Amino acid sequence: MQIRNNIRRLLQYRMCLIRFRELGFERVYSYSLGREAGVSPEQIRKDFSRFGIKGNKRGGYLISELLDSLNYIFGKNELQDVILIGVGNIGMALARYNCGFFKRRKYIVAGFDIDPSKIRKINEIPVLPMEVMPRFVKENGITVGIMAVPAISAQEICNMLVNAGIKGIMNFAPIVLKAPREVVIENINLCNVLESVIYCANYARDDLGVLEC
Amino acid sequence: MQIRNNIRRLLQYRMCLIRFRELGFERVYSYSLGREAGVSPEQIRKDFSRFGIKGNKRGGYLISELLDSLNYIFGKNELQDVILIGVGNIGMALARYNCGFFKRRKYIVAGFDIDPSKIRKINEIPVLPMEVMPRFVKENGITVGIMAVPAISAQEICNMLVNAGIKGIMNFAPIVLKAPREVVIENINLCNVLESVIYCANYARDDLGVLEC
DNA sequence: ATGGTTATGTTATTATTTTCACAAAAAGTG
DNA sequence: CACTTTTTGTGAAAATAATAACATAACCAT
Ligand SMILES: NC(=O)c1ccc[n+]([C@@H]2O[C@H](COP(=O)([O-])OP(=O)(O)OC[C@H]3O[C@@H](n4cnc5c(N)ncnc54)[C@H](O)[C@@H]3O)[C@@H](O)[C@H]2O)c1
Ligand SMILES: NC(=O)c1ccc[n+]([C@@H]2O[C@H](COP(=O)([O-])OP(=O)(O)OC[C@H]3O[C@@H](n4cnc5c(N)ncnc54)[C@H](O)[C@@H]3O)[C@@H](O)[C@H]2O)c1
Repeated sequence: MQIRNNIRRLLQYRMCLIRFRELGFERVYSYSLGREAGVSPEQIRKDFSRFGIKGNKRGGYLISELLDSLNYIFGKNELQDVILIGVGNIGMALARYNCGFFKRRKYIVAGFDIDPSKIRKINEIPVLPMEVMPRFVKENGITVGIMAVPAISAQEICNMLVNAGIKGIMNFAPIVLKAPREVVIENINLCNVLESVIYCANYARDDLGVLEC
Repeated sequence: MQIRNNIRRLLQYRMCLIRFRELGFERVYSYSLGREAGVSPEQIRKDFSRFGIKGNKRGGYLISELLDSLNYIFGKNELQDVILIGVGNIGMALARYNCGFFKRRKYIVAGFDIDPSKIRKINEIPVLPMEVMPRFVKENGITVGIMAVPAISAQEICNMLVNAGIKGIMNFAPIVLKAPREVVIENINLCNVLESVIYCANYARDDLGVLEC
């Protein structure tokens, strides 16, 4: 679990670097990247060091080299196929964003839903009935799925995905999914995130000993 | 920043407790709640202890009492109004989910967009032109906003929000927003989350010294 | 060249978070 | 009522993570 923050930060750095490159910069320094990414310069150097990424003493980092290194780490050269289960509000938003994912070399290749009215193409993505999901996963060697289904069905679908051979799940249902240790699960609970922001913004009362977030 | 995980976990616990209550349970124990929330029992007791929440030695925790305590902490009795800026793919998904937020006593009272075609009611929520946003915020004492706008406009809108008096922002644009320290910002970068899941699932190669996530 | 300057890379230090361990309270039992 | 069992609450210990410190390499100006 420890390495997860590290990776999240590296991805953040990459995002910033892409923006820097678009703005025409060639080099960054740990402090300039840090300012952009909201991270201390030392932290950045530490993160790079951990993944064996080297810069030039005195010269900072060459953005293009840095991006190459990061892309190598994140296997950015191959296109990464993922599937989407549940094409409702959130699922639809993600499907419609597919060209955004594609720019990052991620691609939703298929959606799945139990609602027959959803079985149609959405933004070029075929939405298929749930029954064919396991076969689709196996035949196409899919390893990662995005779940945007109601909480009540979430664990069941998680089990289906795991049985089909999925290795990573990004889950929007407000429930902590249980799966074998080797399956990576990221639970994104938007209500909780919103609520924690509201709490920190409004209710961080002194009498709870909470001074800042 | 330290307290943030704490709060996130408390919200997770509350979610689990609500489910337990719906299933007809009266009591939980740190280990049963822990199993459900994917957290160690000690961690749960520590979290409760930090917020002065007490259970019954030998008797665990009464779910109703626990929920009362948590609701008190999170100011759950009042309805919390938030606004939404950018009613595109993600913004629309959130707006359509408003009754889900309402169950948690959160409510999107208005949306704002620059696109004139978006200026209409969506799921009962009035979508208004950007120009009226600052006044709306001030007149209605709004403290928290959700941003679902393109990255290019995000910082500018963040500044507008902060100037209007917003104290907390939940941001979906893939950029690290900069704001005064006292403003709470939560950047939700869905691409990065997906990418980190993919990385951990597929690419945690031994030669990087990464064995598990 | 050479000396000064600057930004990295890494080690040491400090802070934070999690886990462990166990005393103490409550509840049940004979 | 003593004795056992169970589960909390918390201080101590261990593990992690973040920050600081600084030696070192590269560059620049003279
Ligand atoms: N939309 C939001 O803004 C939002 C916010 C917070 C949390 N969530 C959570 O995200 C999840 C999805 O939310 P949503 O608003 O998109 O819901 P939704 O009801 O709009 O969509 C759910 C989709 O899943 C499909 N589905 C239901 N059961 C299924 C099954 N067994 N197999 C396959 N497909 C199935 C439905 O047909 C529907 O298309 C929910 O768990 C919700 O609680 C959503
Ligand atoms: N949709 C996704 O699944 C997804 C995934 C990852 C990241 N994101 C990020 O979330 C953000 C929103 O994504 P989306 O897919 O909903 O985008 P979108 O283009 O569908 O919606 C953006 C909305 O913001 C409005 N807008 C643009 N500029 C504005 C301004 N200056 N003031 C007010 N409103 C303005 C647009 O009119 C539009 O309605 C983007 O930054 C995107 O990168 C989205």
